[in-house]
Amino acid sequence: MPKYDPKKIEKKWQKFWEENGTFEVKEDKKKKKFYSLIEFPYPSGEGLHVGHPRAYTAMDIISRKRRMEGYNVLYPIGFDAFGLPTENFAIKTGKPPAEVTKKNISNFTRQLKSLGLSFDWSRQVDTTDPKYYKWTQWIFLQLFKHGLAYKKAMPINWCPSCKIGLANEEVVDGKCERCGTPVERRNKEQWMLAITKYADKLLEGLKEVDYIERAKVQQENWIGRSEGAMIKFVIANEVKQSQTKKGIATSPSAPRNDSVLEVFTTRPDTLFGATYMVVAPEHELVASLLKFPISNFQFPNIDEVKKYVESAKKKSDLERTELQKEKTGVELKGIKAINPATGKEIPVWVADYVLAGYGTGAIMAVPAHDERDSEFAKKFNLPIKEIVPEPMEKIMKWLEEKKIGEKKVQYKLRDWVFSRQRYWGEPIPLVFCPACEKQAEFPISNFQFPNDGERLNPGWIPLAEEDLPLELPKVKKYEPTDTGESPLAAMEKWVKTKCPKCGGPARRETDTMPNWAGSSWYFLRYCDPKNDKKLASMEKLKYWLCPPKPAKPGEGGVDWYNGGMEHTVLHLLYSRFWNQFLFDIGAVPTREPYKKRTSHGMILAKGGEKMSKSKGNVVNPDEMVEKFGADSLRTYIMFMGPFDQAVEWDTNGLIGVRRFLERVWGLNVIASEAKQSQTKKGIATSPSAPRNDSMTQLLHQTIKKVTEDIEAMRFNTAIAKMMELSNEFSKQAKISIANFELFVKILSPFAPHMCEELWSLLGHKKSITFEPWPKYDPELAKEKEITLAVQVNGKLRDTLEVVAGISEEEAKSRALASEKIQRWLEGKQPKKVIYVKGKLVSIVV
RNA sequence: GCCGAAGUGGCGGAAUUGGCAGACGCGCACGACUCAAAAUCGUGUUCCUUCGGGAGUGAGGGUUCGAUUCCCUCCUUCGGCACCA
Repeated sequence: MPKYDPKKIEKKWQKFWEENGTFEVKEDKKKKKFYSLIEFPYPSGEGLHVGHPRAYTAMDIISRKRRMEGYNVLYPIGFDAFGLPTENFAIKTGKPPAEVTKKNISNFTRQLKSLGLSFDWSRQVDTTDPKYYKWTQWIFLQLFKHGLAYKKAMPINWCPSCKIGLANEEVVDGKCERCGTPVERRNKEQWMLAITKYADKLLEGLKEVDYIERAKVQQENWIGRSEGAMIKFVIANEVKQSQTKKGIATSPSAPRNDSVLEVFTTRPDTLFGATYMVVAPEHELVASLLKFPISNFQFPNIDEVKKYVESAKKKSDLERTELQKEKTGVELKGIKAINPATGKEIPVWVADYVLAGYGTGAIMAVPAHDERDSEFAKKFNLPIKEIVPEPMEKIMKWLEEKKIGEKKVQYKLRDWVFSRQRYWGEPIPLVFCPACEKQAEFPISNFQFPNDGERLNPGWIPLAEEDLPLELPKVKKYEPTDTGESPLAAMEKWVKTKCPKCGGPARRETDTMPNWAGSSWYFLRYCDPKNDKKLASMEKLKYWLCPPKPAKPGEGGVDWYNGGMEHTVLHLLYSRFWNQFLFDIGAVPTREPYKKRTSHGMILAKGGEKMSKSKGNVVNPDEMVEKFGADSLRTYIMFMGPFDQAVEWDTNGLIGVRRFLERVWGLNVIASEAKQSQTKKGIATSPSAPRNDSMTQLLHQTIKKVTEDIEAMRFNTAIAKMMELSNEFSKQAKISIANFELFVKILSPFAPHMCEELWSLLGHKKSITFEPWPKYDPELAKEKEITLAVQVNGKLRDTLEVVAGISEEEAKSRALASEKIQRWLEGKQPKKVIYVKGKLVSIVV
């Protein structure tokens, strides 16, 4: 028996798998399918982090088990390669991002292959490959044509360090999620995706999927649905009249409804208690009053209001929340609102505790029933009116009858800022045509726009689908400009183009898409990665995503998707949005992209800190594979602790796991010798397990535990049980081959290289990959002899070895007969004797 | 502030329809092998102890024959949200 030499074994089997295409799959209707998915990595220059193998090994173990259970398993891999780090590296070094990406991908590939992950490499995708992003652009065009993409000038979150606009989801505590720089507000024209139109569907869909509970809650909170009412408040007459006198109607930018202030409330039943109103500093009412000031008598504190609004605008989101303790505000003197319920005039204030971006940017304040309003009212001595809230139904009926208000559902979710002013992303396949814009302004009477995108965005014309992909041109400089334009804008040659519609001179959009674009649909491409007619064929999508007989239309999705918690509101939500949209236009067969979603915890450096290059505490997987072998690394990472919790790295633990594998390897000597001697004696040519010894019993208990624990992702306890078994095995002089083979099979998803080698040493010619997963014998897995605990007054005083089926009477009498127990009873009569089947006898004195 | 999860030996962690706390691994100690060391193997390892036992799962209380597990109050840590009307 040779020494355990992981370096040799692991290379050998990795080569074997690759040469035999062991993990490459084809659609096969005769077999049940299983689609397992990990979040494809961003190929950074630093290479693989030990966090990657944690998620990948977990799904690898599940995938390998499924293959042994007879499933046709799709376990694909790819690279999410657009993004800032590569671009920044290009800026620093002048190397083209495409080149850098290629190099990084090849390094990642080498590293991933060295871990023995059972990916189907033939289906590999790369989001920066024009053959891939052709379809990312195609999806964008569909969104555009269906009116879900629109360009809008709006204040965006601007990161002055990355020089990039950020989606709301990318701003954490008022800072850039990526670099931590406080974000500023900038007014920019941006492409937006109307994810809010899918708010209800996204919420509804959560009911049907099996996601880790935390992920569901986070998505629900992010979507933030609340039911309530829109209520109209009339602004008191004298103001309206005086404004009209000033001739506001002739001014195009004057507010249309200057006589009405509309609010959203979840508590219309407290309308009677509304004693004042508050508008956000950005509210159009304030802007219009400042633009068209009325006479000093009616609006005496114009300067004060101006000053307040100015200072509020200067504050970033970060400052606003930091200064949340004290509420500030200024009354808009000279105007009054009328509470439609009481008919009374109430004051209107401007204050930044009311957010411009939510609801209508204005509220009715009910200090008696709202903490914030109460705080504000107390500070500024505003009236507080106690009321008895009306029944919700009654008040809604009344509001609707009087045409004061109507039911309304409100969301926190905002539309998705989809433009990035960067080079290394998918070009947006639209051009701006001034001639077409003019036509759109004066469409003839029964003119119909070819699509909603052109109607909503006059002058913006989509490229023809046949002309995709619109490839990213090579540029000389990758720096974004301070004005916030993408480096593409400097390429006049590329920017100047012909309008695909009228043939006239037009200019290309120079913004690119955010990273989230390519990763929103990659799991679809894996089903049919080389298709150049469609993003993937419907037939293949159906095979991999739909259950054999869907109970409902649109049922299905990736069977099991594991990824990080940090992606629940970004990637997961965006991806669900795109998939739901693609389902609605008939491009994909399932409503939801993922049936089941689980999450892994982070791997921290020793001491509990995050691993980071600057702290120098990063563990390099290459080094661990080199020193201990991939099988040890895999098994250790799964053994570290509960899969969904953060764990600290400890190389000593890895040594312990290596010892375990060495011990298992050593067992084979005994087993193979046993085989020889058995075969010589002609006892067992076909190995069959002895049915009743205690080893077989422990083995079946282990099979049961490993089978169940893998499904529940309790990898740590599955490994612990296998360690226990191997400890017992090593105490035996002989192990039956049948038993040893069962053990090798259940260990193989964790340590696949070593188990392949053992399997072939046992004389098998085929890979262990498709060997049937062992079934445990429930009878054998049960304990035959059990230990009963005997307690006196709740304290353990003795234990009894008894047969499993012992009767209550016998257990009690044996417990009472025990010498130790008699001593504790001191001759007293027990008050009560309790028997818990198979567990204990409790005696109360 | 609100919501959620968690707190167990020297360390990572097991054990939950309430039933022998500390599985498994690390570390440590002792022993075997060795001239010696490493590796390996074996034994032990919650704490206290007068060796009878006693205490013990963040703290305090409660329910129970019996609580790491259930209930109440509090403390600490981590994660999420943070004026969302």
